[in-house]
Amino acid sequence: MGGKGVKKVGGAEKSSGSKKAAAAKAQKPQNIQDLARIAGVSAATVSRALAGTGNISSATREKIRALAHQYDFRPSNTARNLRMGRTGTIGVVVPLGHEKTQHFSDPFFMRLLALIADRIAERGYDLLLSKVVPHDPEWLSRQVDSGRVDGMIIIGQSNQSDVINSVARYYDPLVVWGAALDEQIYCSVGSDNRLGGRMATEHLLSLGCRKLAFFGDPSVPEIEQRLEGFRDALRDKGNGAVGTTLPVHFVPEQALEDISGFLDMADKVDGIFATSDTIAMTALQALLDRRRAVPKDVKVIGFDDLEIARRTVPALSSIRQDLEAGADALVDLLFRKIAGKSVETVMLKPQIVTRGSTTCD
Amino acid sequence: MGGKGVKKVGGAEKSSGSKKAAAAKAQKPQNIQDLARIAGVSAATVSRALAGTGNISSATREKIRALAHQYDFRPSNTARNLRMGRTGTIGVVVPLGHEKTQHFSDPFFMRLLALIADRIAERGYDLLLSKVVPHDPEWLSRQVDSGRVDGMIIIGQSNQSDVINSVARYYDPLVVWGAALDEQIYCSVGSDNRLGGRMATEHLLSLGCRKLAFFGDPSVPEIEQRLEGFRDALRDKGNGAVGTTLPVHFVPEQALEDISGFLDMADKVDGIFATSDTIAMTALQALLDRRRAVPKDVKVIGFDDLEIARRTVPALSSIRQDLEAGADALVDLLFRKIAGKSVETVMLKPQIVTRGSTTCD
DNA sequence: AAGAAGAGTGCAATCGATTGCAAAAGTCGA
DNA sequence: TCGACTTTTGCAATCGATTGCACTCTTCTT
Repeated sequence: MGGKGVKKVGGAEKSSGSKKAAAAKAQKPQNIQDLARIAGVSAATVSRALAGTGNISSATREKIRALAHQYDFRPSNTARNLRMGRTGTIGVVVPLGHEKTQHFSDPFFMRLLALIADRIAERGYDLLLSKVVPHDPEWLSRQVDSGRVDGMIIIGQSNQSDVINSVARYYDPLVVWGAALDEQIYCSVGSDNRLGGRMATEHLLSLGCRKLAFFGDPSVPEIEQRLEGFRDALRDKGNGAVGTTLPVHFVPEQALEDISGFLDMADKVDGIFATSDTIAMTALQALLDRRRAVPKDVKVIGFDDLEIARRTVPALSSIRQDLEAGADALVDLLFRKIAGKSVETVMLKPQIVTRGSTTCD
Repeated sequence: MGGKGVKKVGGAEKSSGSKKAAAAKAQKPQNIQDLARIAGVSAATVSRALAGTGNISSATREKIRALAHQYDFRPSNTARNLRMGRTGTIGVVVPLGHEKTQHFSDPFFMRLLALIADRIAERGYDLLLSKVVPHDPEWLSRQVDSGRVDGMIIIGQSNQSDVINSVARYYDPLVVWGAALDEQIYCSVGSDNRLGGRMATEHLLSLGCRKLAFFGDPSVPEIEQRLEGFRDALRDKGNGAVGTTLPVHFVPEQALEDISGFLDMADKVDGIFATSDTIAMTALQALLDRRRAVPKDVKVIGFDDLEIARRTVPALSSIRQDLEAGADALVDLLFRKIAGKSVETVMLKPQIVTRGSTTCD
């Protein structure tokens, strides 16, 4: 089982049978049959002892487990998967935006992917990554119909909730990282974006900002919800403060142009709610270029609370998405679905983290 | 094959044989035997036609492939792996530093992990992630001896090259991301760190810097090589310029303290070579806090050229490590090893990317 | 003491793809 | 047309773990 291709042949196998039996006595058991011979029981009993299934006496079980430990024997996961009708693999699909490579370097998604991979591995499952450009409506059904995975996690729904719905109608073990949407029939895990938007905006208002800018693309569902929270806070706590929205491209150079152009015209803006930490960093760049002091002249708050938010100048205030809890929930929910249990969409509570970009250090 | 556990029983299977044969005529074939029945050939012929192996007439092959396409049939990857004596899985091990969680959020490693996952999936393999704290010398042998993977990629060797060597002596399909070291017997892929260190330092010298600081921990092999390059450049191109080394902690808050304390004492420093972009960002923070203008008073260059290096204020000059080429090489080399071929360590050529942190925009 | 119920174990079939080797079919040359 | 050679195909064993069901042994109840 070392990926050496097929080395055993029918005829050779037969003629070397006695040699194999003798070898098994001196060497590490290669399969359950070998260990069963050493233990003086059947392979079925070894299987049961190691898997903890069925009726088996505790004396027999301990004896077999001790032998397995002594020989450092581990049953074949591949054989187990085949017998139990599963693949032992979880698919993770990352739908990319139209510019194929950009989304894939997003630090937020990179981190979420790593956390998911960690948790899947802890459950003894492998991960199969698929990066897809959602050009045709079959991008998801192609993945789930492959029979290659026992379940699927989608990182980001973009504008594809209809496609995801159509697959969720016949494929149950599917969970999505992203906002909870009205028409979705699939299960999702994501932050309460509306609340996060409200919190960010209230923070700026409470610090005296009167002219607020919202930086982000509302055609993305999560950003749309953050915009709703932005509007909620302006309406309820604004006291005459005004807000405006700037769609910002996710390519850094284009984002810098978008934001620079805006700041050249809106020189009175005193508060910026950037809907990701990366957009916030670009805003800091454009502000410094224009000699706008942060937080003195303009306060900036991001969203995500990435690791790098602490390392900017000034350090970013941000709405924190608890990615660890998110990854926990995604994987828990998925495995409950795989086990045939019922699950519910999870909405994570965002937290505000204040740093130097909105408050003086 | 939906992870529903075992639903077929010996007796029931026999009695429903005729029902299954009839159903196979109207429904999607569930295995090669079903498709063989439809095609009027044996399962062996179907297997050969779909796998492209053995002698098979082109007419028969095309016929079978057309049927497989028509029914959207895909052979069981699990069964194939079992028969071919492989797992279809590649292990990726991330040895963590002593503070367990920090290394795992490093944007550099997150990105490399994602790129590797992508390339492994493109080759039809699954990925099994292992995050390990190298407390005992068995951390790696435990992974490779598990029989759970067909090969292993280690992301980062830290001070563990002896452990890796001891495993590489008996386990061939193993490649490492990291510096090429003198005593290593394993195969590695990494940048020419010494050259990168030289390039960064020469850049600072060419811009007139006379008092240079090196920020990084030389007990890490890669950083040590960058330090050698730093010294090379000072010796060869220094013309009396002087350099000093500051070990910098990888926890952001501690790093900020390390760097701040240094800058408070070394107020004449005019060039900083930070051995990662994240350390460089922390240096920018500390410099701004002290009203040191970048690049006017102090020039700063990082290492890695992460995505976020473009979004800092000012944008970071950096030594670029081509992560895409690195991931390509790691995966290529590993699969060559799995196939029993000979391979050689790969050293990537770094490139310098100059931005606002060393040059005026 | 006898019968019933429960605990524990082993046999053989199963999961689904692959392939060595023998048999069948096809091709070519005398 | 026949024989030699090559190509193609099918059979059955294999990979290694799991488990339904029958059997044996042990324990409990009447």
